[in-house]
Amino acid sequence: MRIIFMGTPEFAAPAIDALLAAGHEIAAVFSQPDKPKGRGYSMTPPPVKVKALEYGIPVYQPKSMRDGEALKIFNEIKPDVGVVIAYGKILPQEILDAPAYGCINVHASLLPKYRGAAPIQWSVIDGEPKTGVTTMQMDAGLDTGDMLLVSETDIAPDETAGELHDRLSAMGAALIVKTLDALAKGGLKPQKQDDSRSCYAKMLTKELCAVDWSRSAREIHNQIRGLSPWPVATAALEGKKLKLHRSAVSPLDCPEAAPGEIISLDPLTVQCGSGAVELLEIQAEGKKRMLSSDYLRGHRIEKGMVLQ
RNA sequence: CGCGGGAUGGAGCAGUUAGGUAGCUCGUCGGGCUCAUAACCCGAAGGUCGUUGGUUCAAAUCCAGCUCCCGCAA
Repeated sequence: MRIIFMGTPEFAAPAIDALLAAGHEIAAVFSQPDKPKGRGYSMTPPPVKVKALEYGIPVYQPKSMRDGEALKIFNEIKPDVGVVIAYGKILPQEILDAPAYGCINVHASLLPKYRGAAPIQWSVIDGEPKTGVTTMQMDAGLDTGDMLLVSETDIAPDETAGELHDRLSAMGAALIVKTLDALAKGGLKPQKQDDSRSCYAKMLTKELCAVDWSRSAREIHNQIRGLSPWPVATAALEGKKLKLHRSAVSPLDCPEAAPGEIISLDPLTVQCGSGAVELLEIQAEGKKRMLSSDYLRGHRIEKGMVLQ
């Protein structure tokens, strides 16, 4: 099929490889404008743009899809279908209707659950046992279109959002290819979403990062793995900020210890409101992430110290 | 030129403010103790202190340039 691809972050990039490998034609790519990022605020192109340019596909980065310019491009290219994966912009109806088969979205959750911006992370933070990717026929709402195909997977108990992201990204790439094949053959049965079972996955913010040690070990563990590798759960020790990259629920539990108190150094274990978590990989300010056992070698940390 | 921290044996750190024998906690190797051990004791190897240049009798330490890493902010 002749495709216009709309996407921005790393999550969407593998789909370009998969679609081309399956013999589809990507006539144009829409991506968010380059943004100043990182130290020095150097202008950084989004990953989807980088991938598209590797294949020599023309890339458009309009500020808005509503000013008529985008529609003009669609009308010139006359795509069979629009494929949207984490583009980050709301598409107006005129764009949704422009391709012959409309626009199809790949969403990283089992819809109708976890509509919105950060479905992968919230699935992990909420401790969901399974998730998946869903393709849908886009409509004007936010992730409310009729579902086409679904691909499910279990979330491992210690899996981080980053690891799950990579798996779902690959699954999404495979699923969009499958969806387009079925679409071409006319074998798809769109299913309405059950809005009563829907929930939204809000954008992640730094406010979610600070660990509240009075919560349960399971909740804190889920928070840590759900926020890894970004924006990363944090705690403070001796007035210095620590990032918490990887954890595990500990078999230990010292109810007499205060929440946040270090109750073991091997492995580094912190008491929570109920239960305790092992902090396996941490990162101090100005340092790289490292195993907590490495961190302990160079810092005088003792049992009884309390994390805030 | 957005702001800031950092680079020291295999790992993590101290030492840099007031230049003058390379230190700590581990790891590794050898030996000992032990029924045994990730425990304990003794010993050893391993570093041109990120890189280039400057100041100096003398630079990990002071000065300048460069490379790489990280935090904030987006």
